[in-house]
Amino acid sequence: MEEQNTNMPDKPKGSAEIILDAAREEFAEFGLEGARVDHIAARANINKAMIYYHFGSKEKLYQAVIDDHVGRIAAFAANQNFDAENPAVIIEKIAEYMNRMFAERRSFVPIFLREIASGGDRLRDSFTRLIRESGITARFRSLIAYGQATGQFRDISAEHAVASFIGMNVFYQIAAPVFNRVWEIHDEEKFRSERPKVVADLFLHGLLK
Amino acid sequence: MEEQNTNMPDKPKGSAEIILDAAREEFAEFGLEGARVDHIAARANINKAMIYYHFGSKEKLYQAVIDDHVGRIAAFAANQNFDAENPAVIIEKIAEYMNRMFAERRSFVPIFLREIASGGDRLRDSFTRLIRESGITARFRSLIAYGQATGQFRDISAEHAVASFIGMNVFYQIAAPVFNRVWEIHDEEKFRSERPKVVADLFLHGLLK
DNA sequence: ATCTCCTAACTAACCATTTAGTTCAACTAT
DNA sequence: ATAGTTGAACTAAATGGTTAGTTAGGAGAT
Repeated sequence: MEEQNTNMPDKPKGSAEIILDAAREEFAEFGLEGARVDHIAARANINKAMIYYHFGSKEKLYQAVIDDHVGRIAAFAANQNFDAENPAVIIEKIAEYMNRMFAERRSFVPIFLREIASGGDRLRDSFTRLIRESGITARFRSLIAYGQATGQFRDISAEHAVASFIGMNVFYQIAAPVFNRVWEIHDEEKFRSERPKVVADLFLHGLLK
Repeated sequence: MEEQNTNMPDKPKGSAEIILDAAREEFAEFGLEGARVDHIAARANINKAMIYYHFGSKEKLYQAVIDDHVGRIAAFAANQNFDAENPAVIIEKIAEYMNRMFAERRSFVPIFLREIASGGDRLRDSFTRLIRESGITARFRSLIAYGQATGQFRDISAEHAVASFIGMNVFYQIAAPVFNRVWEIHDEEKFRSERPKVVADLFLHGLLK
């Protein structure tokens, strides 16, 4: 029986959500081991015991942050429409989707990196489900198969193609702080916004005969 | 005044080096915050105080591990010969170089990821120097410029091209544990060894008119 | 006798987790 | 209405295990 108080401009956040917001930032900045429960409490302006009351342990809070991230990314993916006649259009749509996904959930990037660094155990399952359900893998496979059947595309394994395509899209999002310095990119936002089109174009031409 | 005892089959490692070996593994597995100095001492079969005797602090030991990694990668890069007439050959050589670099220093991958996750501060300088000195950036820029001047290549910014090329090469090396599961790659070593050729081919065709 | 390499045993601080108790709003029986 | 009951949300202050870093000293070579 949830009531919407129409006087409230923003719905008031419960303390669990406030904690989650604080934890998201703390974990993104310092990682699971580097994060301090006291800091999260301080950020959230809340008593430390409340964290244990709501989440049970530091580890469980961390998992809750990850689940929340993956859930939102999944919701975002579900809203996406990758249907199109033209392979070029689909490829560009997917590139744009990845770009926006990272742009909108930047605090997920460091968590993602550190998780992969420690073997990916905490992500493998939820991430696999997320990607399967989004239908991107299927879409991609049929895209390549169709292109090859119609003789437009060269003979390239779908798996290698995706690994390359994802890498092209994702690498800069991840490595920007170092890449910018090495390659003297001064206007990061501009470069970032140019990427999807350039990547889609390069990839498509790479596939074509 | 380093002496080489010719009787010894393998040159005996000094304790500093033994510590460094142990630290490399511990830090790769758990990161700076997650690593335990006592574990490093145990791995090295050495008293904990020796670590402080030789390295001063956990943080300095960590930095020593990074410097050692970057130094060896730099040495490896210096041995590489990227000279070739044919753009296709150069591209493939660079792809193969990246592949081997990651294969031979896999314990650097998690360290690299976690460093980038925390802003890249500890890497930016040494890494920039490494890449500059290896001459790869210059080689790449002139490669693209030459290809465009001779009319073989389409008009693509060198920076975007590299970001894409590195991403294609590096992504799988990094994300294999999750990627394999999502895309059902069962023979990781095979897939890994196929990558450089496939990547170089895809990239080259992407550039060509 | 002094320098290098090494050890066992310590300590001080840190930090996740617990505990014991408080507040307050909603519900219930009188 | 009112006193009593409950349970969820909350707090201040421990507790105690862990962990980076220290110390005081010993063996062996030069």
